[in-house]
Amino acid sequence: MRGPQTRREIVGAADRLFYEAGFAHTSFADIASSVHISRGNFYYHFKSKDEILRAVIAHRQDSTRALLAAWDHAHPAARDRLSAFVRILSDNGEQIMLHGCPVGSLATELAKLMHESREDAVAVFSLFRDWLASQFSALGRAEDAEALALHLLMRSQGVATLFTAYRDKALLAREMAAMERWIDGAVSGEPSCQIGEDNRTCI
Amino acid sequence: MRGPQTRREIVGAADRLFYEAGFAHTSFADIASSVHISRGNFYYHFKSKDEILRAVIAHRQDSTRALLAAWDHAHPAARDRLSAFVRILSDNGEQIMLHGCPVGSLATELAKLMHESREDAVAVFSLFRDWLASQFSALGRAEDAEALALHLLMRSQGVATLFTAYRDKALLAREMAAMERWIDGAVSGEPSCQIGEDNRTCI
DNA sequence: GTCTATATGGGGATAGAC
DNA sequence: GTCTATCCCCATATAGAC
Repeated sequence: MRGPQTRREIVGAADRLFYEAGFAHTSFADIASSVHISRGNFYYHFKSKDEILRAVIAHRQDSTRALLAAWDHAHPAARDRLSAFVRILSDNGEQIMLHGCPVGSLATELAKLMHESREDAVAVFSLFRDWLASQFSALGRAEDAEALALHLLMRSQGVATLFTAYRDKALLAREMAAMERWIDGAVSGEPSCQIGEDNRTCI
Repeated sequence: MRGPQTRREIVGAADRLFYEAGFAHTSFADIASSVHISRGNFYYHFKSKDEILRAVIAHRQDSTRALLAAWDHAHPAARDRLSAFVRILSDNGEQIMLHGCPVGSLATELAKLMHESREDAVAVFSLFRDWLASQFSALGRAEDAEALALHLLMRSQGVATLFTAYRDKALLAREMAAMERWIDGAVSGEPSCQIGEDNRTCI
């Protein structure tokens, strides 16, 4: 009756190793030894590397939904929810510094591998994107909520990449503060928020 | 007397494959067959995978210096040079869509691998960063040129990552236009450009 | 300089005992 | 459900002929 538990442990270990070392560089032996089971036992639970990748991505989608629901519960105000999103950069600062953003780095790696699960990995991005768009809509920017959400997502990815490269905490703090100011400008309709002709968006 | 030529072809093929498929996923056989030489011959030129990685990174540094020098020559005005930087996103759009940014994706992959050449890969970022800072200095923002350069670099990385994920050309065009507007605001000291207390920077 | 042939290890995957 | 034993391929790397 310890099967389901072992399966969960495998997914957890694979999730962590795929993030820390990358999908291509993580072997079955790495995962198995991390969970303290034999390689043979591993194949009882997952028949291929692609199968465990699918399980890891599904688990990340569930985790992300749970995280967003927790933010919804903890922060009744949409503006505070956007700050919660910005704070993931510092909350996970040490991990991002060493391994990058789990969502962005997996999506890019699977793109290079032309892996069939690439779109499922991108779906984790979309969970954040849709949730961010909902907050901008609630703050009176329903018309371009999608573009604003993608802009904020874009910034978090850029900051994560540069923080991984330079490991500079001042850079992280500065850009997080700039993200907060940008959000304030966007939701208050300040002149700092310009609108283009065809593509409505904020600077 | 064809040795140097073969070596250059190996570096070129490895450069392309490390970018397209990733460092960990590229094998010697992939590189050798791409250059139409045998695996054995390969070892006459490079004794290990790390050695060819070092050669590829050195080559990328040279290419980047040449690119920046070409931009300097083609665009006498610093503002136009910044636009040239922004345009690499669309100039290399198809490649970025399929494989991400060569600089950012290699830096993140080597971070995950805890590879000794990680810092050399990051040095390519620094070539752009220093060059961008020079342009902002020339445009009257010498005091926070470094922060502005990193902000623009951050945006290009974020846009590249999201474009690789979503493959949405409207997103690319919209964010490139926003980068241009941000540059205009930064160099003209518009109210869209705010200054923080400790960390001077633009939104 | 370039080749073929080969040594050696690691990684994905299977068979079958317990 | 978990293990050991094993197969097979691929990848790095070397030896030596041409």
